[in-house]
Amino acid sequence: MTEEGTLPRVAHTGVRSSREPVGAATPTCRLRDVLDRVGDKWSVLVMALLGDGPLRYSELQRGIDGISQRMLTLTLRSLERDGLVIRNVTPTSPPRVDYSLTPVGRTLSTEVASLIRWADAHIGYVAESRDTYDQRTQA
Amino acid sequence: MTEEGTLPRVAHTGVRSSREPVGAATPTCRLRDVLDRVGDKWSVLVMALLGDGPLRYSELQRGIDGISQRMLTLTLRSLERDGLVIRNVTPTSPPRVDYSLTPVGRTLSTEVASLIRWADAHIGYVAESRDTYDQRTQA
DNA sequence: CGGAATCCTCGAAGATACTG
DNA sequence: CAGTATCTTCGAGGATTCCG
Repeated sequence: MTEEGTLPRVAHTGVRSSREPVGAATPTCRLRDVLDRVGDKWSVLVMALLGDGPLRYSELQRGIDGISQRMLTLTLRSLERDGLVIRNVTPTSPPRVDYSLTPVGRTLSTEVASLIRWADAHIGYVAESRDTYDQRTQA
Repeated sequence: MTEEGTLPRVAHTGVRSSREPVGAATPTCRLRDVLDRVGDKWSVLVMALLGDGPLRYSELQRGIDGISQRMLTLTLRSLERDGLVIRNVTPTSPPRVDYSLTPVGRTLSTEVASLIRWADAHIGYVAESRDTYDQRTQA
């Protein structure tokens, strides 16, 4: 339903059958685009926050340390464009805008949460690794 | 063992107890650093490829479409620095260098594989969403 | 083969100011 | 409150060259 018989030439979990380049610039292989979105610093944080329920624009801004209005808006727009986030305007005065996840967005926020849990669990290991690496190489 | 009683102020899967900023620039909160690495375009692809087993430098270069020597080297260095990838030099002539995952690296590559599977599964949905969004807004 | 070093560009992203 | 618009910087990353 998504695309017709274009099997994505991408590394999947197990043994890769072919040795074609990952993320080759074939017309149908937009996988890099999607991964870039997922990998985006702000997107990840927004998805994580919205995973706990809808939030207003200002709540997101306060919830994400160091994000500028511009970047928050851009991030929300592209997430909305990708069908991951819904923008809900309540035309009061002043207007109230809530952001929530779409069903597909929720599945992504699950992945993101898993990723954050990984990072959380291995923060110490990574820090130690960096220290020992730096000490070895600075010599 | 990692750090003493510094509970990471990060969004976890379920309900967040506090409303502190995600990724606040506290000294101990290096989570953003780790997430940035995870989110890095090239790192993700390298981890995905190495998830299927060790590869040589040139194999990685051929395996990742569009990566420059510089970026491949930088990516591998920082992954090595983070304790996720091991660099193995066989001092033949010409030298042979293999890269493989550390145990912790393998756990990350699992996460990455999951992410790629997500992207793969929803590539079509995202593409459609973008199309309809663009049509609505271009008016 | 597997890099390191250098130069340079170009676009992501911050700062600022204004608005419905 | 929830943005948009504009200007500007700054550093990630590509291209190129050289090396053990």
